[in-house]
Amino acid sequence: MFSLDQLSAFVAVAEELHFGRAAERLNMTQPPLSRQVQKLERAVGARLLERDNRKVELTEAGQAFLVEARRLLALVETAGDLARRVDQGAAGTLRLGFTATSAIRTLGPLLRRMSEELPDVDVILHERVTPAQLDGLLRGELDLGLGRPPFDSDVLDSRVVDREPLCAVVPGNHRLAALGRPLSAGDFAGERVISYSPTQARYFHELTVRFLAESHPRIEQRVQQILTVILLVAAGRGVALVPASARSLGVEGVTYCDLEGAGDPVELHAIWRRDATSPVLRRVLTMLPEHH
Amino acid sequence: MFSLDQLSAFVAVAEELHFGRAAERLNMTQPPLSRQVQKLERAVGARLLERDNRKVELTEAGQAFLVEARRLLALVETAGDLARRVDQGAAGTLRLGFTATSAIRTLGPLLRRMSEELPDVDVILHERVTPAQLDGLLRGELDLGLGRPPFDSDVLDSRVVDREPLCAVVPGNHRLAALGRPLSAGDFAGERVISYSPTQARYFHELTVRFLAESHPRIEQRVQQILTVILLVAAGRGVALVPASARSLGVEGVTYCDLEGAGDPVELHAIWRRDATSPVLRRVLTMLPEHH
DNA sequence: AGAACATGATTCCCGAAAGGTATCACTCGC
DNA sequence: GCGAGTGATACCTTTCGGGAATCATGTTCT
Repeated sequence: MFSLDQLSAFVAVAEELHFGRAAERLNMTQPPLSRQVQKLERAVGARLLERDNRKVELTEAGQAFLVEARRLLALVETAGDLARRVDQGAAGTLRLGFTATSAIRTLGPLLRRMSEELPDVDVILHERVTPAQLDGLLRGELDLGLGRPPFDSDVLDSRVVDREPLCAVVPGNHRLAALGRPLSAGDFAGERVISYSPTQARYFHELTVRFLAESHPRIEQRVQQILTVILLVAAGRGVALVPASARSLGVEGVTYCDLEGAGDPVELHAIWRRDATSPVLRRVLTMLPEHH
Repeated sequence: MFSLDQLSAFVAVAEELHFGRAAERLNMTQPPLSRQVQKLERAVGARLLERDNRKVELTEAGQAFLVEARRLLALVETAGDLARRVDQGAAGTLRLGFTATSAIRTLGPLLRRMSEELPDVDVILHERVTPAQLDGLLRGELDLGLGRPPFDSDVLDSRVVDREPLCAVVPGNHRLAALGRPLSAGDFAGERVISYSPTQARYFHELTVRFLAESHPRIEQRVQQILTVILLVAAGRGVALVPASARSLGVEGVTYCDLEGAGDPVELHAIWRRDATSPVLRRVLTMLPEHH
């Protein structure tokens, strides 16, 4: 088999049609260049250059081989580049899980920035509730998730990427909507409260229960999606607690009220396998906002 | 820059995921294989294989690079093959000139045989009268011609590839058509004879003149193409001499008559530049019929 | 025609690089 | 905890590639 150096030598001679000049271009002397071309011809099994004491020209086999040789050398360049870029996370694939509400403040800006800074990274999006994301991460179906606590921190690593206050959402004509002041837990006494699934939306379930602990509200529903909660509120089925960014979902017929003391902030975490090796993942992690 | 050996080494390790087995497959020992992979990684500038004392696996960069490496090695094979096949005349292009009548007995079988034995040779056909073929050969526009003598044998080489008798063609209702015996030169006394251009169809012109020398016929036309001659005969404009194979042109309303002694045979020559180097040409020359 | 020049091939030498053997460092399974 | 297995390292030998000088041959200028 021939070597890449021999290919470069051949291409140089084929382009210069002169061993001396080709050797100069390759920063070497003429004798070893002649030998390399001879070796290449023996390896290929065909005469590529017709040469005598006064002229050098390509044979037909040489013309055909020159095309292939150039293609090969070009591929050598691109292969190295590609590997380097994948290694640095500038090319490749990121399988990204996210919850519906994480998209509002975090996913959009992230995707926008990635398409600018990492245009050769393919992002495959999976909208899933947090437990499904964790499952996907453990199974190796996802590289990165945007979800809510809690999760197993032995296998998974995480970072807070967004933190926002909790707020209340009530029907537009509800008495609480007219108060015009931050609501306290006591304001919810006797209200029907729409809350979250303790398994599929455990984080919001616990935030809700914790905030309203001493006011003994009537928990009426147990849904997974924040948007569903707000739609139920709009339908007059009760009131609920949601993250402040839910305002921008633009549901008609509801009013959002601040909470007194605001309770615990709502946290969004980026989550990934602690043993993950994906260069794209590492690169993307540097692009996520820092909190704490 | 990396070497092709390093690529083969990497591919072997990537496929075996085991340095020892990969080394065995490459007919070498493990230590130099490890070094080659290390060198490759340094040359590429990215870690391609994640390895420790008990497992070897591809990094993401390694996965991307493996694809390119396989493509490269495949191209190495095909590049060599291609050059070899071009060198042996099994691939490439043949620019072939021919005269209209040479197609009848020679061109067809040649093309059929080439498409069977040299399927990767592209044949570019140029129908030209002999002088135009000679011009094309000298200008380097043609690789091979099928034409009639004479031609400059200093620059051009040639071989007889077909030889056939001359015959007469007369209108179907002509008195000569009814004789039912081979015609002699004397039979043409007083006939209007359609003949050929002394420059563009010099060979047939001279054959005609030579055969009819002592019978003093009336030479009426001077055309280039044999088919034109026969059509003029069919139109009753005279009689003519044509190669025997012209019978298979299938022109209606004419009769073909053998000639006494048949005169000189009509020769068809394959003609090429004496200094031609085309491997396809040499290969094709071996496929042409031998005469003489 | 002869000398000077140009050009690719050949020869010989040296240093760099590749492969082999022996060994090390580390992990895992019993 | 020890032996088996695996990749890395050290060291040696061989091979291969590059450089200087020279050769062989054909061209050009006088």
